[in-house]
Amino acid sequence: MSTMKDKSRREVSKTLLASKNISITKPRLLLLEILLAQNRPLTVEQVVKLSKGRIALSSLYRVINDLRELSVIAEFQTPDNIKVIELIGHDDTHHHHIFCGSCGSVTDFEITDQLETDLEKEIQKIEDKYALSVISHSLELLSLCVRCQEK
Amino acid sequence: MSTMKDKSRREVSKTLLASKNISITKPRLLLLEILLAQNRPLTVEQVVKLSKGRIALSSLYRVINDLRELSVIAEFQTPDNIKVIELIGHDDTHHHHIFCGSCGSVTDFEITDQLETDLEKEIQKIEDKYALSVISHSLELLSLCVRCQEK
DNA sequence: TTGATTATTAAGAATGATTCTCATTTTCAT
DNA sequence: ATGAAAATGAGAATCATTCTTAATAATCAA
Repeated sequence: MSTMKDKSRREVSKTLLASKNISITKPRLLLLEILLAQNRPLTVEQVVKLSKGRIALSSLYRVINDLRELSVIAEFQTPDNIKVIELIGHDDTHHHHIFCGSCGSVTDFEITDQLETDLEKEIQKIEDKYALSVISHSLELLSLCVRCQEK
Repeated sequence: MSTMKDKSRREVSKTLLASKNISITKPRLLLLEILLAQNRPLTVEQVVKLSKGRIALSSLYRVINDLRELSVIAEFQTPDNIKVIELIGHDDTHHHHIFCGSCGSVTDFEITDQLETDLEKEIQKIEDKYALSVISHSLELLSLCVRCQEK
């Protein structure tokens, strides 16, 4: 569609890969550009569709794993056990996920700072109580999205 | 091990199946008895080990699905994408899960009523904001459990 | 209890997502 | 521009889960 935006997305992607000291290749750029263009979490299947045969499936999975290990993208599963990936922005605020139980779409959301703080306090108590260290926390909502409600 | 407890677990399991109006069969009883005996969330693999060949793998998966549909057990996935099942007690309070990122064990935990209430209020706001209806919510913690920390 | 009816199981084949293998291609420092 | 090292593509392999089907077990009426 937009050449201007495509170009800037490409530049952003190149810079991102360069900053991680890994080589700049077509499959890696393609995945990053798709994620930048969509600006939302995507399933592997969605990426495959959007890439229109420009990347081998095996390469896609490998690139996903490589970029995940470099913390360029994050990966998680829907309640239906579908793999979802999303870009980790440099400026990323902590966020959570809403899954639509019907169509499987994923939406990011944030909670208020106050609640996030309360949550973290509670997690500290949990750490003490169970004598463990929490690495990360995530609030997951299962819902029916607008579209699926209308059906 | 304990015949007394085995007997009572069998009775509980039978009553549970009867209350759902489904026939009482060995594989169903076996799964319920294992879950009652362990009293914690279990992976399919753990159930397989504990059942020591007394149930076919295909039957185990079918029984899990049947009992899930009847809301006798709940099913979810660890961050590593391993299936975990647990009994739903009649007296069940809402709880959340801690996953050990190293050994994959799962622990239930509860948060304070106050925080749970705050969470639900926030979820109502989210419902309004995104025009959707939330079916369920779950707070997931990724951690290192005591054992794995010691290693 | 028995026997008929129906539901359930066991075993292995089929599926689907993901990973692995390795020959070929691409990248990038020189 | 060149060659060593890294990455890719295509398909085979793997692994968890589901499906198929013949055999078995549970239920229920007589």
